[in-house]
Amino acid sequence: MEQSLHILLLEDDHSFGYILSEYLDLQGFQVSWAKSAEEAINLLEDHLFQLAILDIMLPGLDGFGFAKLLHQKHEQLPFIFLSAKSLKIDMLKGYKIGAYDFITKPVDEELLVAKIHALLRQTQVQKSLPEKISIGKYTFIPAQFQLSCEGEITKLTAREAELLKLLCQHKGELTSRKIALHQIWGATDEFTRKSMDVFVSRLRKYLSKDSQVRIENVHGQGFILFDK
Amino acid sequence: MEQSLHILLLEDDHSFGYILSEYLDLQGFQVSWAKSAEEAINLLEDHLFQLAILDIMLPGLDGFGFAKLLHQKHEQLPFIFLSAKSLKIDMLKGYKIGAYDFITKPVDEELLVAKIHALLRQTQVQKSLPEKISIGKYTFIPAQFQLSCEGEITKLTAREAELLKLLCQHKGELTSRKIALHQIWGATDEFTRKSMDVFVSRLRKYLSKDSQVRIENVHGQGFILFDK
DNA sequence: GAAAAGGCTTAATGAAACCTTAAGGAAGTT
DNA sequence: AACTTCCTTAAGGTTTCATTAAGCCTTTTC
Repeated sequence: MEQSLHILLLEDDHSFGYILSEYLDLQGFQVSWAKSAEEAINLLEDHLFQLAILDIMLPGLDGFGFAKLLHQKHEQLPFIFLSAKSLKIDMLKGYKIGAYDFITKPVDEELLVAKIHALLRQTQVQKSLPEKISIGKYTFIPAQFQLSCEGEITKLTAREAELLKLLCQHKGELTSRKIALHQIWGATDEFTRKSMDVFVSRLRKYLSKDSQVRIENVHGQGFILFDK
Repeated sequence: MEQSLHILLLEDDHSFGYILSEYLDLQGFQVSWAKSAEEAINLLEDHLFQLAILDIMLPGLDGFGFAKLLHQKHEQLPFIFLSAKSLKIDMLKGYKIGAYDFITKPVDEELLVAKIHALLRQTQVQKSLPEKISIGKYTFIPAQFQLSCEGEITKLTAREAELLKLLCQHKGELTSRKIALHQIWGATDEFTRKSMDVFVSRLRKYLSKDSQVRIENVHGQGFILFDK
Protein backbone atom coordinates (compact mmCIF):
# COMPACT_ATOMS: atom_id res chain seq x y z
CA MET A 1 0.00 0.00 0.00
CA GLU A 2 2.53 2.57 1.16
CA GLN A 3 5.48 3.27 -1.05
CA SER A 4 7.92 3.05 1.86
CA LEU A 5 11.45 2.24 0.80
CA HIS A 6 12.87 -0.92 2.13
CA ILE A 7 16.51 -1.09 3.21
CA LEU A 8 18.47 -4.19 4.08
CA LEU A 9 21.06 -3.44 6.76
CA LEU A 10 23.77 -6.02 7.32
CA GLU A 11 25.68 -5.19 10.49
CA ASP A 12 26.89 -7.52 13.22
CA ASP A 13 27.60 -4.87 15.85
CA HIS A 14 24.48 -4.73 17.98
CA SER A 15 24.68 -1.24 19.38
CA PHE A 16 25.78 0.35 16.13
CA GLY A 17 23.23 -1.60 14.13
CA TYR A 18 20.51 -0.63 16.54
CA ILE A 19 21.33 3.06 16.39
CA LEU A 20 21.55 3.09 12.63
CA SER A 21 18.39 1.11 12.03
CA GLU A 22 16.47 3.29 14.49
CA TYR A 23 17.73 6.41 12.79
CA LEU A 24 16.79 5.18 9.35
CA ASP A 25 13.42 4.11 10.66
CA LEU A 26 12.87 7.61 12.00
CA GLN A 27 13.71 8.97 8.58
CA GLY A 28 10.80 7.01 7.19
CA PHE A 29 12.59 4.03 5.73
CA GLN A 30 11.51 0.49 6.31
CA VAL A 31 14.59 -1.26 7.66
CA SER A 32 15.32 -4.97 7.94
CA TRP A 33 18.40 -5.53 10.04
CA ALA A 34 20.37 -8.72 9.55
CA LYS A 35 23.18 -9.56 11.96
CA SER A 36 24.82 -12.11 9.70
CA ALA A 37 25.11 -12.88 6.01
CA GLU A 38 22.94 -15.96 6.45
CA GLU A 39 20.18 -13.90 7.99
CA ALA A 40 20.46 -11.41 5.17
CA ILE A 41 20.15 -14.16 2.56
CA ASN A 42 16.92 -15.31 4.17
CA LEU A 43 15.55 -11.80 4.23
CA LEU A 44 16.32 -11.40 0.54
CA GLU A 45 14.07 -14.32 -0.28
CA ASP A 46 11.14 -12.85 1.52
CA HIS A 47 11.27 -9.15 0.76
CA LEU A 48 11.80 -6.67 -2.00
CA PHE A 49 14.55 -4.21 -1.15
CA GLN A 50 15.52 -0.98 -2.80
CA LEU A 51 18.92 -0.69 -1.13
CA ALA A 52 21.40 -2.73 0.89
CA ILE A 53 23.87 -1.28 3.41
CA LEU A 54 26.61 -3.78 4.15
CA ASP A 55 29.22 -3.80 6.84
CA ILE A 56 32.43 -5.35 5.56
CA MET A 57 33.88 -6.88 8.68
CA LEU A 58 31.66 -9.74 9.69
CA PRO A 59 32.28 -13.14 11.19
CA GLY A 60 31.71 -15.87 8.63
CA LEU A 61 30.92 -14.63 5.14
CA ASP A 62 32.07 -11.03 5.01
CA GLY A 63 30.46 -8.06 3.33
CA PHE A 64 32.41 -8.51 0.10
CA GLY A 65 31.47 -12.15 -0.17
CA PHE A 66 27.87 -11.37 0.50
CA ALA A 67 27.90 -8.57 -2.06
CA LYS A 68 29.10 -10.96 -4.74
CA LEU A 69 26.22 -13.29 -4.01
CA LEU A 70 23.84 -10.38 -3.91
CA HIS A 71 25.05 -9.06 -7.21
CA GLN A 72 24.45 -12.40 -8.88
CA LYS A 73 20.95 -12.88 -7.56
CA HIS A 74 19.70 -9.29 -7.46
CA GLU A 75 21.65 -7.43 -10.06
CA GLN A 76 19.50 -4.34 -9.88
CA LEU A 77 19.72 -3.88 -6.11
CA PRO A 78 22.23 -1.14 -5.28
CA PHE A 79 24.43 -1.53 -2.24
CA ILE A 80 26.65 0.62 -0.06
CA PHE A 81 29.59 -0.58 2.00
CA LEU A 82 30.19 0.40 5.59
CA SER A 83 33.72 0.18 6.86
CA ALA A 84 35.60 1.11 10.01
CA LYS A 85 38.78 1.82 8.11
CA SER A 86 39.05 3.60 4.80
CA LEU A 87 41.66 1.51 3.07
CA LYS A 88 42.04 2.37 -0.56
CA ILE A 89 42.47 -1.27 -1.49
CA ASP A 90 39.17 -2.11 0.19
CA MET A 91 37.42 0.68 -1.61
CA LEU A 92 38.78 -0.39 -4.97
CA LYS A 93 37.64 -3.91 -4.26
CA GLY A 94 34.23 -2.69 -3.24
CA TYR A 95 33.69 -0.62 -6.33
CA LYS A 96 34.95 -3.42 -8.49
CA ILE A 97 32.27 -5.72 -7.12
CA GLY A 98 29.70 -3.10 -8.04
CA ALA A 99 29.22 -1.01 -4.92
CA TYR A 100 27.30 2.18 -5.28
CA ASP A 101 29.14 3.96 -2.51
CA PHE A 102 31.54 3.48 0.35
CA ILE A 103 30.99 4.97 3.78
CA THR A 104 33.45 4.97 6.67
CA LYS A 105 32.59 4.77 10.34
CA PRO A 106 31.88 6.76 12.33
CA VAL A 107 28.90 7.44 10.12
CA ASP A 108 27.52 10.90 9.76
CA GLU A 109 23.87 9.96 9.70
CA GLU A 110 22.74 13.14 8.07
CA LEU A 111 25.15 12.64 5.21
CA LEU A 112 24.21 9.00 4.91
CA VAL A 113 20.55 9.87 4.58
CA ALA A 114 21.36 12.49 1.96
CA LYS A 115 23.29 9.89 -0.01
CA ILE A 116 20.48 7.38 0.33
CA HIS A 117 17.96 9.84 -1.00
CA ALA A 118 20.23 10.74 -3.89
CA LEU A 119 20.75 7.09 -4.68
CA LEU A 120 17.11 6.16 -4.48
CA ARG A 121 16.20 9.06 -6.70
CA GLN A 122 18.67 7.78 -9.25
CA THR A 123 17.50 4.20 -9.16
CA GLN A 124 13.80 4.65 -8.56
CA VAL A 125 13.15 6.86 -11.54
CA GLN A 126 13.18 3.98 -13.95
CA LYS A 127 11.63 1.45 -11.62
CA SER A 128 8.47 3.31 -10.77
CA LEU A 129 5.37 2.26 -12.63
CA PRO A 130 3.45 4.71 -14.77
CA GLU A 131 -0.12 5.74 -13.95
CA LYS A 132 -1.45 3.59 -16.73
CA ILE A 133 0.03 0.20 -17.35
CA SER A 134 -0.49 -1.67 -20.58
CA ILE A 135 -0.89 -5.40 -20.38
CA GLY A 136 -1.54 -6.67 -23.87
CA LYS A 137 -4.92 -5.30 -24.92
CA TYR A 138 -5.66 -4.31 -21.33
CA THR A 139 -5.02 -1.08 -19.50
CA PHE A 140 -4.51 -1.16 -15.78
CA ILE A 141 -4.79 1.94 -13.59
CA PRO A 142 -3.59 0.85 -10.17
CA ALA A 143 -4.61 4.06 -8.39
CA GLN A 144 -8.22 3.51 -9.43
CA PHE A 145 -8.27 -0.27 -9.14
CA GLN A 146 -9.35 -0.32 -12.74
CA LEU A 147 -8.66 -2.83 -15.42
CA SER A 148 -10.10 -2.10 -18.82
CA CYS A 149 -10.16 -3.78 -22.16
CA GLU A 150 -11.86 -2.48 -25.29
CA GLY A 151 -13.99 -0.04 -23.35
CA GLU A 152 -15.14 -2.57 -20.83
CA ILE A 153 -14.09 -1.71 -17.32
CA THR A 154 -13.50 -4.17 -14.53
CA LYS A 155 -13.31 -2.80 -11.01
CA LEU A 156 -10.70 -4.67 -9.02
CA THR A 157 -10.63 -5.14 -5.28
CA ALA A 158 -7.71 -3.74 -3.29
CA ARG A 159 -6.00 -7.10 -3.04
CA GLU A 160 -6.48 -7.92 -6.68
CA ALA A 161 -5.01 -4.58 -7.66
CA GLU A 162 -2.03 -4.98 -5.38
CA LEU A 163 -1.21 -8.37 -6.74
CA LEU A 164 -1.58 -7.30 -10.32
CA LYS A 165 0.59 -4.29 -9.64
CA LEU A 166 3.28 -6.48 -8.20
CA LEU A 167 3.12 -8.74 -11.22
CA CYS A 168 3.38 -5.71 -13.49
CA GLN A 169 6.45 -4.48 -11.66
CA HIS A 170 8.16 -7.67 -12.76
CA LYS A 171 6.42 -8.15 -16.08
CA GLY A 172 8.29 -10.78 -18.06
CA GLU A 173 10.17 -12.00 -15.03
CA LEU A 174 9.51 -13.89 -11.87
CA THR A 175 7.35 -12.47 -9.13
CA SER A 176 8.35 -14.50 -6.14
CA ARG A 177 5.49 -16.07 -4.29
CA LYS A 178 7.20 -15.48 -0.98
CA ILE A 179 7.74 -11.82 -1.66
CA ALA A 180 4.17 -11.34 -2.79
CA LEU A 181 2.83 -13.04 0.30
CA HIS A 182 5.01 -10.96 2.55
CA GLN A 183 4.30 -7.73 0.80
CA ILE A 184 0.57 -8.09 0.33
CA TRP A 185 -0.60 -10.49 3.00
CA GLY A 186 2.16 -10.19 5.59
CA ALA A 187 2.06 -13.93 6.16
CA THR A 188 3.31 -17.02 4.40
CA ASP A 189 1.38 -19.84 5.98
CA GLU A 190 -0.36 -22.60 4.11
CA PHE A 191 -3.78 -20.96 4.18
CA THR A 192 -2.52 -17.66 2.94
CA ARG A 193 -0.79 -19.20 -0.05
CA LYS A 194 -4.03 -20.96 -0.91
CA SER A 195 -5.71 -17.61 -0.72
CA MET A 196 -3.14 -16.21 -3.10
CA ASP A 197 -3.89 -19.02 -5.53
CA VAL A 198 -7.50 -17.91 -5.58
CA PHE A 199 -6.42 -14.40 -6.45
CA VAL A 200 -4.15 -15.55 -9.23
CA SER A 201 -6.99 -17.60 -10.60
CA ARG A 202 -9.30 -14.59 -10.52
CA LEU A 203 -6.76 -12.36 -12.26
CA ARG A 204 -6.33 -14.97 -14.95
CA LYS A 205 -10.06 -14.91 -15.55
CA TYR A 206 -10.11 -11.13 -15.78
CA LEU A 207 -7.22 -11.23 -18.23
CA SER A 208 -8.58 -14.01 -20.39
CA LYS A 209 -9.76 -11.80 -23.23
CA ASP A 210 -6.28 -11.44 -24.63
CA SER A 211 -4.72 -14.81 -25.26
CA GLN A 212 -1.28 -13.20 -25.34
CA VAL A 213 -1.65 -12.27 -21.71
CA ARG A 214 -0.73 -15.10 -19.39
CA ILE A 215 0.14 -15.54 -15.76
CA GLU A 216 2.42 -18.52 -15.76
CA ASN A 217 3.43 -20.46 -12.73
CA VAL A 218 7.01 -21.46 -11.98
CA HIS A 219 6.66 -24.45 -9.76
CA GLY A 220 7.72 -23.68 -6.22
CA GLN A 221 8.92 -20.19 -7.11
CA GLY A 222 6.14 -17.86 -8.09
CA PHE A 223 4.47 -16.41 -11.16
CA ILE A 224 5.41 -14.56 -14.31
CA LEU A 225 3.10 -12.18 -16.11
CA PHE A 226 3.61 -12.28 -19.86
CA ASP A 227 1.90 -10.06 -22.35
CA LYS A 228 3.39 -11.15 -25.63
CA MET B 1 31.41 -4.12 -25.68
CA GLU B 2 33.30 -1.13 -24.29
CA GLN B 3 31.61 1.47 -26.43
CA SER B 4 33.48 4.62 -25.57
CA LEU B 5 31.76 6.40 -22.73
CA HIS B 6 31.50 10.11 -22.96
CA ILE B 7 32.28 12.23 -19.91
CA LEU B 8 31.71 15.93 -19.52
CA LEU B 9 34.37 17.50 -17.31
CA LEU B 10 33.71 20.99 -15.98
CA GLU B 11 36.86 22.40 -14.39
CA ASP B 12 38.34 25.89 -14.61
CA ASP B 13 41.80 25.09 -13.29
CA HIS B 14 43.91 24.48 -16.38
CA SER B 15 46.64 22.26 -15.02
CA PHE B 16 44.33 20.16 -12.90
CA GLY B 17 41.79 19.86 -15.68
CA TYR B 18 44.49 18.86 -18.12
CA ILE B 19 45.87 16.14 -15.87
CA LEU B 20 42.44 14.73 -15.11
CA SER B 21 41.18 14.74 -18.67
CA GLU B 22 44.38 13.11 -19.87
CA TYR B 23 44.11 10.45 -17.24
CA LEU B 24 40.50 9.68 -18.07
CA ASP B 25 41.36 9.63 -21.74
CA LEU B 26 44.08 7.08 -21.03
CA GLN B 27 41.52 4.99 -19.21
CA GLY B 28 39.53 4.75 -22.41
CA PHE B 29 36.89 7.36 -21.77
CA GLN B 30 35.96 10.03 -24.25
CA VAL B 31 36.33 13.31 -22.38
CA SER B 32 35.00 16.73 -23.24
CA TRP B 33 36.56 19.37 -21.04
CA ALA B 34 34.72 22.62 -20.47
CA LYS B 35 36.46 25.46 -18.66
CA SER B 36 33.26 27.31 -17.82
CA ALA B 37 29.60 26.60 -17.31
CA GLU B 38 28.79 28.38 -20.57
CA GLU B 39 31.16 26.13 -22.48
CA ALA B 40 29.64 23.10 -20.81
CA ILE B 41 26.14 24.17 -21.81
CA ASN B 42 27.23 24.35 -25.41
CA LEU B 43 28.81 20.93 -25.25
CA LEU B 44 25.61 19.48 -23.82
CA GLU B 45 23.73 20.53 -26.89
CA ASP B 46 26.12 18.81 -29.25
CA HIS B 47 26.86 15.56 -27.48
CA LEU B 48 25.33 12.72 -25.57
CA PHE B 49 27.08 12.21 -22.26
CA GLN B 50 26.92 9.32 -19.84
CA LEU B 51 28.44 11.23 -16.93
CA ALA B 52 29.35 14.75 -15.81
CA ILE B 53 32.16 15.64 -13.40
CA LEU B 54 31.67 19.14 -12.04
CA ASP B 55 34.02 21.36 -10.09
CA ILE B 56 32.09 23.47 -7.62
CA MET B 57 34.21 26.60 -7.38
CA LEU B 58 33.99 28.36 -10.70
CA PRO B 59 33.92 31.97 -11.71
CA GLY B 60 30.47 32.94 -12.92
CA LEU B 61 27.85 30.19 -12.64
CA ASP B 62 29.21 27.68 -10.12
CA GLY B 63 28.99 23.92 -10.11
CA PHE B 64 25.81 23.84 -8.07
CA GLY B 65 24.07 26.29 -10.33
CA PHE B 66 25.14 24.38 -13.39
CA ALA B 67 24.01 21.09 -11.85
CA LYS B 68 20.53 22.48 -11.31
CA LEU B 69 20.32 23.44 -14.95
CA LEU B 70 21.72 20.09 -15.94
CA HIS B 71 19.25 18.21 -13.80
CA GLN B 72 16.35 20.02 -15.41
CA LYS B 73 17.49 19.47 -18.95
CA HIS B 74 19.05 16.04 -18.66
CA GLU B 75 17.44 14.31 -15.77
CA GLN B 76 18.99 10.96 -16.59
CA LEU B 77 22.57 12.19 -16.71
CA PRO B 78 24.38 11.35 -13.47
CA PHE B 79 26.91 13.82 -12.13
CA ILE B 80 29.73 13.91 -9.59
CA PHE B 81 30.98 16.97 -7.76
CA LEU B 82 34.64 17.86 -7.35
CA SER B 83 35.56 20.07 -4.45
CA ALA B 84 38.75 21.35 -2.83
CA LYS B 85 37.23 21.39 0.60
CA SER B 86 34.97 18.78 2.08
CA LEU B 87 32.42 20.89 3.87
CA LYS B 88 29.48 18.90 5.07
CA ILE B 89 27.10 21.68 4.19
CA ASP B 90 28.36 21.61 0.61
CA MET B 91 28.00 17.88 0.39
CA LEU B 92 24.46 17.96 1.72
CA LYS B 93 23.65 20.63 -0.82
CA GLY B 94 25.20 18.57 -3.59
CA TYR B 95 23.31 15.43 -2.78
CA LYS B 96 20.11 17.38 -2.42
CA ILE B 97 20.48 18.66 -5.95
CA GLY B 98 20.84 15.07 -7.08
CA ALA B 99 24.57 14.40 -7.18
CA TYR B 100 25.67 10.84 -7.55
CA ASP B 101 28.86 11.32 -5.61
CA PHE B 102 31.15 13.86 -4.09
CA ILE B 103 34.91 13.78 -4.51
CA THR B 104 37.42 15.98 -2.73
CA LYS B 105 40.68 17.22 -4.14
CA PRO B 106 43.35 16.08 -4.30
CA VAL B 107 41.75 13.39 -6.41
CA ASP B 108 42.96 9.84 -6.25
CA GLU B 109 42.61 9.04 -9.93
CA GLU B 110 42.51 5.32 -9.45
CA LEU B 111 39.64 5.60 -7.02
CA LEU B 112 37.84 8.04 -9.26
CA VAL B 113 38.01 5.64 -12.17
CA ALA B 114 36.75 2.82 -9.99
CA LYS B 115 33.81 4.98 -8.98
CA ILE B 116 33.11 5.93 -12.56
CA HIS B 117 33.03 2.33 -13.63
CA ALA B 118 30.72 1.42 -10.75
CA LEU B 119 28.44 4.31 -11.59
CA LEU B 120 28.25 3.52 -15.27
CA ARG B 121 27.55 -0.09 -14.54
CA GLN B 122 24.71 0.96 -12.25
CA THR B 123 23.14 3.27 -14.74
CA GLN B 124 23.55 0.85 -17.63
CA VAL B 125 22.04 -2.03 -15.69
CA GLN B 126 18.90 -0.04 -14.96
CA LYS B 127 18.07 0.12 -18.59
CA SER B 128 18.85 -3.47 -19.44
CA LEU B 129 16.01 -5.80 -20.30
CA PRO B 130 15.82 -9.34 -18.96
CA GLU B 131 19.18 -10.88 -19.71
CA LYS B 132 19.41 -13.11 -22.74
CA ILE B 133 22.16 -15.65 -23.06
CA SER B 134 23.04 -17.20 -26.40
CA ILE B 135 24.03 -20.83 -26.50
CA GLY B 136 24.62 -21.80 -30.10
CA LYS B 137 21.25 -21.60 -31.84
CA TYR B 138 19.52 -21.38 -28.48
CA THR B 139 18.52 -18.38 -26.43
CA PHE B 140 18.27 -18.74 -22.70
CA ILE B 141 16.41 -16.17 -20.60
CA PRO B 142 17.08 -17.05 -16.98
CA ALA B 143 14.56 -14.57 -15.59
CA GLN B 144 11.82 -16.31 -17.57
CA PHE B 145 13.04 -19.86 -17.06
CA GLN B 146 12.88 -20.17 -20.82
CA LEU B 147 15.08 -21.82 -23.36
CA SER B 148 14.15 -21.21 -26.96
CA CYS B 149 15.38 -22.41 -30.30
CA GLU B 150 13.92 -21.47 -33.66
CA GLY B 151 10.69 -20.25 -32.14
CA GLU B 152 10.16 -23.30 -30.03
CA ILE B 153 10.12 -22.54 -26.33
CA THR B 154 11.05 -24.94 -23.59
CA LYS B 155 9.99 -24.07 -20.09
CA LEU B 156 12.65 -24.99 -17.57
CA THR B 157 12.18 -25.81 -13.94
CA ALA B 158 13.88 -23.66 -11.32
CA ARG B 159 16.62 -26.23 -10.81
CA GLU B 160 17.24 -26.74 -14.50
CA ALA B 161 17.49 -23.02 -15.01
CA GLU B 162 19.89 -22.59 -12.12
CA LEU B 163 22.18 -25.30 -13.42
CA LEU B 164 22.12 -24.00 -16.96
CA LYS B 165 22.85 -20.53 -15.71
CA LEU B 166 25.82 -21.77 -13.78
CA LEU B 167 27.11 -23.59 -16.84
CA CYS B 168 26.64 -20.46 -18.93
CA GLN B 169 28.59 -18.38 -16.43
CA HIS B 170 31.58 -20.57 -17.18
CA LYS B 171 30.83 -21.29 -20.82
CA GLY B 172 33.86 -22.91 -22.42
CA GLU B 173 35.44 -23.62 -19.09
CA LEU B 174 34.95 -25.98 -16.22
CA THR B 175 31.91 -25.77 -14.00
CA SER B 176 32.98 -27.66 -10.92
CA ARG B 177 30.65 -30.37 -9.82
CA LYS B 178 31.32 -29.60 -6.20
CA ILE B 179 30.53 -25.94 -6.62
CA ALA B 180 27.34 -26.66 -8.49
CA LEU B 181 26.18 -29.14 -5.87
CA HIS B 182 26.98 -26.73 -3.14
CA GLN B 183 25.40 -23.73 -4.78
CA ILE B 184 22.25 -25.34 -6.14
CA TRP B 185 21.60 -28.36 -3.95
CA GLY B 186 23.38 -27.40 -0.76
CA ALA B 187 24.62 -30.94 -0.35
CA THR B 188 27.30 -33.10 -1.92
CA ASP B 189 26.38 -36.62 -0.92
CA GLU B 190 26.29 -39.58 -3.27
CA PHE B 191 22.55 -39.38 -3.92
CA THR B 192 22.63 -35.71 -4.70
CA ARG B 193 25.38 -36.09 -7.28
CA LYS B 194 23.34 -38.80 -8.96
CA SER B 195 20.47 -36.37 -9.02
CA MET B 196 22.67 -33.81 -10.66
CA ASP B 197 23.55 -36.32 -13.36
CA VAL B 198 19.90 -36.58 -14.20
CA PHE B 199 19.72 -32.84 -14.59
CA VAL B 200 22.76 -32.71 -16.83
CA SER B 201 21.24 -35.41 -18.93
CA ARG B 202 17.98 -33.50 -19.22
CA LEU B 203 19.76 -30.31 -20.22
CA ARG B 204 21.66 -32.22 -22.89
CA LYS B 205 18.38 -33.43 -24.31
CA TYR B 206 16.93 -29.93 -24.36
CA LEU B 207 20.05 -28.68 -26.11
CA SER B 208 20.28 -31.48 -28.64
CA LYS B 209 18.95 -29.50 -31.60
CA ASP B 210 22.26 -27.79 -32.15
CA SER B 211 25.06 -30.28 -32.55
CA GLN B 212 27.58 -27.56 -31.78
CA VAL B 213 26.20 -27.29 -28.28
CA ARG B 214 27.63 -29.87 -25.91
CA ILE B 215 27.88 -30.37 -22.20
CA GLU B 216 31.08 -32.35 -21.79
CA ASN B 217 32.15 -34.14 -18.69
CA VAL B 218 35.58 -33.85 -17.12
CA HIS B 219 36.00 -37.02 -15.19
CA GLY B 220 35.90 -36.41 -11.48
CA GLN B 221 35.85 -32.64 -11.90
CA GLY B 222 32.66 -31.33 -13.44
CA PHE B 223 31.23 -30.21 -16.75
CA ILE B 224 31.98 -27.79 -19.55
CA LEU B 225 29.35 -26.20 -21.74
CA PHE B 226 30.56 -25.65 -25.31
CA ASP B 227 28.67 -23.91 -28.05
CA LYS B 228 31.11 -23.90 -30.95
C1' DG C 1 43.54 -56.23 -17.81
C1' DA C 2 40.49 -56.33 -14.00
C1' DA C 3 38.42 -53.84 -10.37
C1' DA C 4 36.68 -49.59 -8.86
C1' DA C 5 35.03 -45.24 -9.36
C1' DG C 6 32.52 -42.14 -11.97
C1' DG C 7 29.08 -41.21 -15.61
C1' DC C 8 24.89 -41.68 -18.81
C1' DT C 9 20.13 -42.25 -19.73
C1' DT C 10 15.34 -43.76 -19.17
C1' DA C 11 11.57 -44.63 -16.44
C1' DA C 12 8.89 -44.94 -12.09
C1' DT C 13 7.33 -42.77 -7.91
C1' DG C 14 5.19 -39.99 -4.59
C1' DA C 15 4.94 -35.79 -2.23
C1' DA C 16 4.24 -31.14 -2.84
C1' DA C 17 2.44 -27.60 -5.44
C1' DC C 18 -1.17 -25.86 -8.18
C1' DC C 19 -5.95 -24.79 -10.20
C1' DT C 20 -10.67 -23.80 -10.06
C1' DT C 21 -15.27 -23.49 -8.25
C1' DA C 22 -18.03 -22.84 -4.57
C1' DA C 23 -19.31 -22.17 0.10
C1' DG C 24 -18.62 -19.56 4.51
C1' DG C 25 -18.43 -15.39 7.10
C1' DA C 26 -17.01 -10.74 8.60
C1' DA C 27 -17.66 -5.95 7.91
C1' DG C 28 -19.83 -2.30 5.96
C1' DT C 29 -24.14 -0.26 3.64
C1' DT C 30 -28.81 0.65 2.71
C1' DA D 1 -32.51 -6.62 9.23
C1' DA D 2 -31.43 -7.63 4.56
C1' DC D 3 -28.09 -6.84 1.14
C1' DT D 4 -23.51 -6.35 -0.71
C1' DT D 5 -18.70 -6.76 -0.99
C1' DC D 6 -14.66 -9.06 -0.39
C1' DC D 7 -11.51 -12.15 1.61
C1' DT D 8 -10.79 -16.68 3.34
C1' DT D 9 -11.56 -21.59 3.67
C1' DA D 10 -12.88 -25.84 1.78
C1' DA D 11 -12.83 -29.46 -1.41
C1' DG D 12 -11.43 -31.99 -5.24
C1' DG D 13 -8.92 -33.14 -8.89
C1' DT D 14 -4.74 -32.25 -11.63
C1' DT D 15 0.03 -31.35 -12.60
C1' DT D 16 4.73 -30.93 -11.68
C1' DC D 17 9.21 -32.22 -10.70
C1' DA D 18 13.18 -33.82 -7.74
C1' DT D 19 14.55 -38.04 -6.49
C1' DT D 20 15.35 -42.86 -6.72
C1' DA D 21 16.27 -46.94 -9.10
C1' DA D 22 18.20 -49.73 -12.55
C1' DG D 23 21.17 -51.18 -16.17
C1' DC D 24 24.81 -50.25 -18.94
C1' DC D 25 28.91 -47.51 -20.30
C1' DT D 26 33.58 -45.04 -19.71
C1' DT D 27 37.65 -43.76 -17.40
C1' DT D 28 41.08 -44.37 -14.07
C1' DT D 29 43.95 -46.96 -11.12
C1' DC D 30 46.61 -50.67 -9.60
